[in-house]
Amino acid sequence: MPATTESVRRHNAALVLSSLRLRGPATRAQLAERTGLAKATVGVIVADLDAGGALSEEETRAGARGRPGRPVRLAGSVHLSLGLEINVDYVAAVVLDLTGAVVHTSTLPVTGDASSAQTLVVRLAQEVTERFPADRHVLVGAHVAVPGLVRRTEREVLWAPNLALHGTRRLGSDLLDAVGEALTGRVPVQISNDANCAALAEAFHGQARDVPDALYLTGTVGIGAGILHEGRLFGGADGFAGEVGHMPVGDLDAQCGCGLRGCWEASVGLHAMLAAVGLPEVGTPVRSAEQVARRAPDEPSVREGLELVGRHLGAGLATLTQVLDPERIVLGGYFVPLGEWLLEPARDVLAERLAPSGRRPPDVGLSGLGILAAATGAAELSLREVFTGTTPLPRFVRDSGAGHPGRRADESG
Amino acid sequence: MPATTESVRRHNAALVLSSLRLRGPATRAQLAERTGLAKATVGVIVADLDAGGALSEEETRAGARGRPGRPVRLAGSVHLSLGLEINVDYVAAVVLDLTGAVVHTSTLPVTGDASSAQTLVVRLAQEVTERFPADRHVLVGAHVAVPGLVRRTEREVLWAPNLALHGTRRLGSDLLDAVGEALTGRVPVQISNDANCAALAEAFHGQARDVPDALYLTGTVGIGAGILHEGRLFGGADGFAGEVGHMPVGDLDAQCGCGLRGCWEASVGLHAMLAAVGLPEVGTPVRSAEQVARRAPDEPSVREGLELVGRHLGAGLATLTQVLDPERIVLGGYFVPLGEWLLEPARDVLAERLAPSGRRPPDVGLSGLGILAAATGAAELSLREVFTGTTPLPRFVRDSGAGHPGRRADESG
DNA sequence: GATTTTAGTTCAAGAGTCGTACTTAATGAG
DNA sequence: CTCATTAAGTACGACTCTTGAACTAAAATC
Repeated sequence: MPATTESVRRHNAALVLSSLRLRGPATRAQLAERTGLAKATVGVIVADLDAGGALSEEETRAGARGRPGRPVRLAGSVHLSLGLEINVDYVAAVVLDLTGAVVHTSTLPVTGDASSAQTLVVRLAQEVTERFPADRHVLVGAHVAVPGLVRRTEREVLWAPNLALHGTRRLGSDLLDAVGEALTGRVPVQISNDANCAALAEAFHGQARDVPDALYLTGTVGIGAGILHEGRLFGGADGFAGEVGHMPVGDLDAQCGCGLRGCWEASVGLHAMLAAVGLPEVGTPVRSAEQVARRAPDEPSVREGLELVGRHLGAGLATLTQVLDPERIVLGGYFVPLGEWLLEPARDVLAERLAPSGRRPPDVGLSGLGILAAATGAAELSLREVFTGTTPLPRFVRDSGAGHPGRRADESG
Repeated sequence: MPATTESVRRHNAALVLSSLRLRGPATRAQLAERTGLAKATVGVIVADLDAGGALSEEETRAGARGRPGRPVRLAGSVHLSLGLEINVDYVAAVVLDLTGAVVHTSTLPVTGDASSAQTLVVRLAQEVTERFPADRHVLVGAHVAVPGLVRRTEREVLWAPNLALHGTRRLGSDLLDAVGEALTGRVPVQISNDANCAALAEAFHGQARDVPDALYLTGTVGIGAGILHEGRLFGGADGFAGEVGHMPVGDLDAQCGCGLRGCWEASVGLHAMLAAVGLPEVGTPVRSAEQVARRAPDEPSVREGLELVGRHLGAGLATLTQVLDPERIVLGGYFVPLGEWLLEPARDVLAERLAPSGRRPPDVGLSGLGILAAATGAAELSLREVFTGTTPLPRFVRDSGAGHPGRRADESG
């Protein structure tokens, strides 16, 4: 908690790094301009990061007056961030480099029980260890996304009903220990909520832009929201925040599966949508929605039903926007295949309801990440720590002949 | 944005200050223990703060083995923080000292139009200037709470319909310039949303003390919410979060003053409540509510109207709870005098709507801070900046005979 | 080929924290 | 009463970090 001169360096180095990520390659002079740091300072920081393997220098490009600068860019392929997801029916792994580019993905279906999911996620971690050996790469962090309540220490899972593990209290430690072992202790492993991860991935990986205040809305049978505020999960007092499916919004007479009337879910959940268009459920929510999307061009009644659902969707988004004021809203789940028909009425209602206050409505867009969303967000979490200066970027020292190749640079510990 | 060694000092000094506020007086050795700083560092920081007039040394208390320490405490009465509120029917001022103690309060009713409210709030500021002259006190900050949308820059009011000022775009600058002048430029003045301020006041001085996740709902002509998450204000992307008055909740056909239908405000705002009970507006919102409260015991139709408003209130609280999951909800404004009739139906609906998810409903209670809530929170806002290290604590140099007594210590500029 | 212009580095100064050694002021044992 | 013990607070040198000014480097322009 106390600050030292080293925290200053970490902060300013993070400033340089995130400027490079958000605004692209730049010369030292440009970086000084962008960050507000003195030229001399930028010189030292860049030299430092370069020695650590985080940067690569581009060709010096002349053309203008004066001495041409040597632009530096974030080095891909040296510093990597690992994100894993363990879920009910699949596990996934995503590896990102410092620029946020996806350098590796892998998914496996879970067929057996929940403990086999744990085995599979460990296998994915081993795969990553082998594919990115420590003598050529350095991991900046690893996060595991879990569909359950995660305590702030990020080491303990409180509640994971859908994983149906008996020892949920111990799930955190056991899982993390196993994954950590698979990574041969190269980096500490943390655990996070999957909705938070998905929100993070969608919010600033979809458009490659950093959006600290965003809302991720997933539509399946139920409706759930991941709320990002200043880049962090908004959990509420008990971690139940974002359970927006049962807000009284939309058709207030609609009967909800929970027993109440007027829940938002009863107007925009999968079953409400299918009832509105008069089509049956087939397979997964996304498959059902794809079937509806195929019918929509030819059948006016389907389009009318979707328009109604879209307007109810917009009403709920307006409510959420008034309360949370996000900069961007990303729709996932079954909303994605139906975006063409849902987005316009939803945006109309949203704009309509925000108009009197003169507020700019948030962007509303569709998720493009599919099954990799949570794992991508998990990987992004570790990157964030580097780009915000929470964690120093680990140095990668090229092994100059002697010494163990797999040893991490840790002379500073 | 760049960090320097001075930001380190600011941060660590804030660490010492907030330790003193939150955990009480302490010796330098205890402060070192509490904050994690080195003894030597604490010594320098305490000497610095002491020279600036922020601390006072207590009697050295012996009793244990070893050299006894000299505990220091936050000095009252030197550093002060000013909070002002400008509202439709009243203006208020609160002055807090560094410890958070209230050292001055003042309110005035607004009888004329909105521009006279501005005049009155300036008068309150002048009163404070005279009562706390610059040769004996130093202002750490001043905030004005306004019932309207305030952009994050805290200098611009986007929308303040109920103040009915024509030049709302300029309200921010004009008001702040006038108040700044009344304070003879002793401190920069900032502007904030009134519900946010009231929420902060509840968190430090009222019903939500020690509750990190709470919601404050103020009812006047409009409805506004202040959201506390992990003890901090939740602002949203632009600082507009909590503008819940125009959520589509309650009677969806009700015509709202903003031009839309179905706004929550049109079901539970002051005018909606008065229409529901069939009584006229008299004086201020609180006075109107008091009049209604006097009639309620004898007139069943009034009770019925209040019951309906209470149920609409509960529906909105349910929505907010689903989204935010607060541990406690505090109602202010005109809700306070009518608590006896509104709370029960509101709690009923809230419990009803939360039952299926098995969630424990949040406590719903009434604010006890009354008319001073927002002003108190506004004053608290400036204190927060000091205690978080956002702003350095201004130094107060005792005038040693020569020089202008009213001059601020600004040798560091 | 000299001049101008811009990029990047070197250097000394200034501000911070920290650990160690030292001084100070109390208690307690003999 | 004297002296050891214990803990609080301070002085000081070592170290880290940023910064502005001076300086060097490399291109275009005249």
